[in-house]
Amino acid sequence: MSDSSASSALSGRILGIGELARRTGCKPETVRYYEGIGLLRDASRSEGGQRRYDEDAVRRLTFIRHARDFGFSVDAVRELLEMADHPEMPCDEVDVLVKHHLEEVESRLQRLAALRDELERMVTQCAGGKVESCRIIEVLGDHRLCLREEEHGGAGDLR
Amino acid sequence: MSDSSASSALSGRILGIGELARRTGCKPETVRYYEGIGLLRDASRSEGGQRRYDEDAVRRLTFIRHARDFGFSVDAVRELLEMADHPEMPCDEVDVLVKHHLEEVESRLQRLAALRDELERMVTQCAGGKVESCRIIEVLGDHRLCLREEEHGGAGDLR
DNA sequence: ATAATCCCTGTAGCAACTACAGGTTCAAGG
DNA sequence: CCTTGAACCTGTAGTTGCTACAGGGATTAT
Repeated sequence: MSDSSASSALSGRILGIGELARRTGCKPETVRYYEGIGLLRDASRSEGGQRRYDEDAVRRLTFIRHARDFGFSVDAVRELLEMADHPEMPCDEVDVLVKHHLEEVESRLQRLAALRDELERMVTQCAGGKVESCRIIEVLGDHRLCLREEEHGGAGDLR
Repeated sequence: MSDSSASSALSGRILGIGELARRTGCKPETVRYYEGIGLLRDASRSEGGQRRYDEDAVRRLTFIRHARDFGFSVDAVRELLEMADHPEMPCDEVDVLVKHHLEEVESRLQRLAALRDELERMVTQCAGGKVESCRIIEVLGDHRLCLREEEHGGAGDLR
C-alpha cells in the first residue's frame, strides 16, 4: 500500500496461496477469485506454475478482506484500493465513499430494527395454541395486522 | 390459507399472472419462479396454456411475499406455508422458527451497529488531507486500529 | 382481420464467493 | 533418486432469490 518499496528485500518471505489465505483469513479459492476479478494483481509464479506471494500481497489482501468485512462491495473495495495506491492525492473521494456507505448502513439498521420490533410483537402475541389461532400465521397472511403499513421497508437487501 | 373452502364460488374472479402479480406486489417472473420452486402450486391453465388464478392464489402469494418481506428465507417460507396449511396442528414449530429468525435479526442488528460505530469513528477521525495521511485508509489497512479486534463479526451476511 | 397486449418456455445474468473434478507440482522422508 | 502426500492448478457449476431477456404463441379490442 503506502510503502511498496523496501519490502521484498527485507522481510522477503515467499508464500504459497494456502499460507497467504491462512494469514488473511480467507480461502485459496477466494484469493484466485480476487485475482480473477482484478482486485489482486496477477501473482508471479513458480517454475511449475504455482502462485507465489510476498508481504505486499499480504497487506493488499488484508486491506481487501478488511474492507469487505466493513461491508463495502467489491466495486467499492476496488475504488478504495485505487485510492490507497495513490497516496499523494486528496482523500475527499475516500470520505465520500465511506460516508455514503455509512448512510446505507444506517438505513439498513433502521429497517432491521423495525423488522425486529414487528417480529417481537408477533412472538409475544402468539398464545401458543393451534396454528389456526396462531397470531404469527395470521399476521403473515394479512398485511393489515402490521403496525407499519408500508411493507417493513420491503426488507430488500438488508446487508 | 385457513379458509380454502368457500372462495372460488363467492368472489370467483379469475386472474391472469400479470394481475396476480400486480395485486401482490411482485412480477410475473417471480410468480413463475415461485411455482417452479414449489412455493405456489402449479396453476390451472386456460385453453391456450396461460396460467389462471383465483383469490386463494392471491392469499397464498400475499402470505409468501409478506413472509419474505419479514426476511424469512424461501426455505423458511416453505415451512411456514406447510404449517399454515395444517391449522389443526399446534403452532410450536411456527414459534420456534420465528424466534430463531428473530434471534438472527437481533444478531445482525448488533453486528451492523458495531459496523456503524466503526465507520463513524473512521469518518470523524479523518482530517481530510491527502490519502497518505487518511485515517480511513489507514484503518482499512491495519486491523489493529479497530476498536473491536475480532473481525467486526466478519460482516458475513448481514441481511 | 389485425394490432396491441399479454403470456409462454427456456436460458442467462446479478453478488460474492464456494465446491468440486481431474490433473500437476512441491517438499520431505526413505 | 524416488516416492508419497499435501498443496496447488484450471475450469466449471452451485449457492440465494430473483430479474431480464429472446423468440415465440394467446387474448382482447378495434
